[in-house]
Amino acid sequence: MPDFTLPKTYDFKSTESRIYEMWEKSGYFKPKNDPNQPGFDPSIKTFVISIPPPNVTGELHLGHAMFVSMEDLMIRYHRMKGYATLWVPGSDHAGIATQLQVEKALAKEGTSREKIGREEFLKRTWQWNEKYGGIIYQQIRRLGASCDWERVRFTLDEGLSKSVREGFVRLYKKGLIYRGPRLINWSPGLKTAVSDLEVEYSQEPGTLYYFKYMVAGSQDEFIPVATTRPETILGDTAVCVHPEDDRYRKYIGQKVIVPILGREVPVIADAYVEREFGTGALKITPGHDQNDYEISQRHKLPMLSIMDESARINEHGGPYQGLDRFDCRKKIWEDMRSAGLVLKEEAYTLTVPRSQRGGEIIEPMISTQWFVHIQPLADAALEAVRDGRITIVPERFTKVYYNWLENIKDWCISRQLWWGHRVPVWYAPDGTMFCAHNEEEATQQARQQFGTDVHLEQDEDVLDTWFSSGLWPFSTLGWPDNTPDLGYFYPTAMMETGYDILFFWVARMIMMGLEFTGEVPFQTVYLHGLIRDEHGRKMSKSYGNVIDPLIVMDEMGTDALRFTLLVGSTPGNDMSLSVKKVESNRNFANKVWNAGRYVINAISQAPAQGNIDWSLADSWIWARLQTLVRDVERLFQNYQYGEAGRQIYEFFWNDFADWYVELAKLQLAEGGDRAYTTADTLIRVLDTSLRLLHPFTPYITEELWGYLKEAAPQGKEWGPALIVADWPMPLPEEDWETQKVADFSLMQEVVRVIRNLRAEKQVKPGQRTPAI
RNA sequence: GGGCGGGUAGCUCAGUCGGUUAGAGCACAUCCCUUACAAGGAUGGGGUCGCAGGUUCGAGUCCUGUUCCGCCCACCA
Repeated sequence: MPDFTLPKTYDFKSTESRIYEMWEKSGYFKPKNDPNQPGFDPSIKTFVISIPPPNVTGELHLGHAMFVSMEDLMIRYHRMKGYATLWVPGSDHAGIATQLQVEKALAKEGTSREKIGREEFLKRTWQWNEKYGGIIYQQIRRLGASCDWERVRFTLDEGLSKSVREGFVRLYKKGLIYRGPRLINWSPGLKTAVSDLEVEYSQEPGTLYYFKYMVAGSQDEFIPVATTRPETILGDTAVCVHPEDDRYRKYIGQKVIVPILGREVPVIADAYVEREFGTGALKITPGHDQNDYEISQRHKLPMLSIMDESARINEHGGPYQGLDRFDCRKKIWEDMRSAGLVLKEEAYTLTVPRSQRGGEIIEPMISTQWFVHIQPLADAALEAVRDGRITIVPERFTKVYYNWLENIKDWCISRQLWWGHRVPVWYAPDGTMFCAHNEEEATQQARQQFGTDVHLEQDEDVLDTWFSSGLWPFSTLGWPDNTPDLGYFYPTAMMETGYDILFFWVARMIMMGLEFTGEVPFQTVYLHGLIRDEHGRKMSKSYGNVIDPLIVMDEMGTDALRFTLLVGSTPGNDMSLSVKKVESNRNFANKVWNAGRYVINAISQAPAQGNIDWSLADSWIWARLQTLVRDVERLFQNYQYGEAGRQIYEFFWNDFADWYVELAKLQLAEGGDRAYTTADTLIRVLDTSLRLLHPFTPYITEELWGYLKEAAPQGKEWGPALIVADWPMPLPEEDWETQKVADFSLMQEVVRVIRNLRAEKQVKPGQRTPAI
């Protein structure tokens, strides 16, 4: 006779690692139907998720905990429903983030990447990777993630690098990639280009400076101009007024004199100018302002760059050469004041472009970069959502997606970093470009043109990290090779991620998926919200309100954390999280444990044989359970995972533990068929509840289920583990259910009234027994 | 400037078919350490669902307007 006296409190610490190991060793994380194995059945339906790859050297935070919990829930649900489920894990090389970390470490040693050189730097970064790269995987495991660890991928792996080169070459050959000088966002600190998405605009107090643009050939005539950035005067190529502005119309076509430098530039007319703003006259700095750049293009004005890659004034800045842009701002304004060109200053709120990473002020600059001609890709990506091949949940983000793609600009994909996929283009000495999968291929091409002695140099730039992330759903399955995995598991089913990377990542995967595979990369996009603190504030280190999921798991268990994240959120909406919430769900886990403990112990002592004879309580709990199964199924179908979890919680605690288990004690005491039926009902209800709960709280349910199956009478086929047990099948509602629920509710009402009276009259327990 | 989300109990939030008396957790009050669970049990207090209209037999839920908060996008120097 086995011992079913379980500990009084659920000991998650010893349970979690043991259970996880059991799952992994038993191969439950691998798809049950594998195209690389004998006996493969292509007719079995798949459910595949590619994990949003965390930064390889990252540390687990609540955002990770959120998506891991959510995706594991989806995977476990589908696994139990019989799908061939595959969850592909992996990590991202995270170009800028990782490079910065290594550079920081180098700085501590008193050296720098420039000093040690590219090759040595990459070596160091790979070492860094080895050292810290595995940590995030261990942390994801702790969350209970049932991904197939034998299929783990890294964006800089040989396989994925091959995908990246293939993708680049294809786009290049199709004419969708080009290189050229354009006005881009430049990060002077990192000395690299960044994409539009990597720039954030913040409102900051500043000054609007009014000054005189003297008209050439005149002593005292001037056009008053206002600017927020006086240092850019050095790069002015025109002054622009509205074509119908009577104040300035007479100057159109004339020349004005650039302050300090004395260059002559034209006065041009463009309807872009707002007559009411400032002075109604706009200075044009095409080299350092997006709008001015566009106006210059329209008017065929020359480009003029006045800053170097550190945003210091260059040789075009005359006396200011070598000054930092902000020092120059002060200096030139002082000089202009001395020269009598200053009109006035006004307090003004600036819109300052700042780097999403690090927060330094971004400088728009003319620079030669690689771009993806994005319009054709965007059109296809729009169509895939419009015609329903891809569904976005919640639906409202569809509009956000359309709006972005409809106004998209070409994507700057080159970065002046070292850590990443190097642009697969080689140059002949005369600058001729050869785009190829590798140097050998490029050399072969070059030889046809330049003979055998040709020496090629590879482009120095690496690709935006999001370029490789954009290939993720299919590169991880083997693309461009036509692997069995790609054939069977692609397109994937679900892309689950935060709404904050809808543009960065989701849209790009859709564009590249359609372009390269001709198919959508996934059928559904599920966007979860961001996690905030208990007062709805962003979690940040400077606020000191960051909750560390690892500590929470240590103190209250993984199941409690998972349940909190899953049940506390609704699709697309931010959630606030507090330790108190996790505590209350830890309490729920303990409730499940103790109810399970009672049932397991009780059934091991109840009659193992008898006839079924349902009491009102038996019928009622069964009817309630069936309703629950139906509701959970409906809610899951609609991605209402949180609501489903709440309903299971309420059923388990209120209906099952508080009412049915209490009545079951009386029924078990009766013995005979009543006791047999009660035990049978206890087993069925607990079994089904554990199954429903398993995607939310996998550890405790697996542990209890193991005991339950041992304690239950022989005869039922249980299967090896809950993780691969069948999902409860919703049954159609039967006529008797409503009546039994109503009858039982009446009884509950009567009991409550009596208890209420006893409490109000302060009747001590056992003091009086009411006659009913 | 455009778009989106939110405003429901003291706090954090559910409420996705328009339908009994609007729910949960935490907090609060009273009683109870009854052999599943004190991380618990029982009972209770607490809401004009932001505001104003409208549709409807019936509105937290649908429509119009309005206000406050938050977010996203955008070229006003």
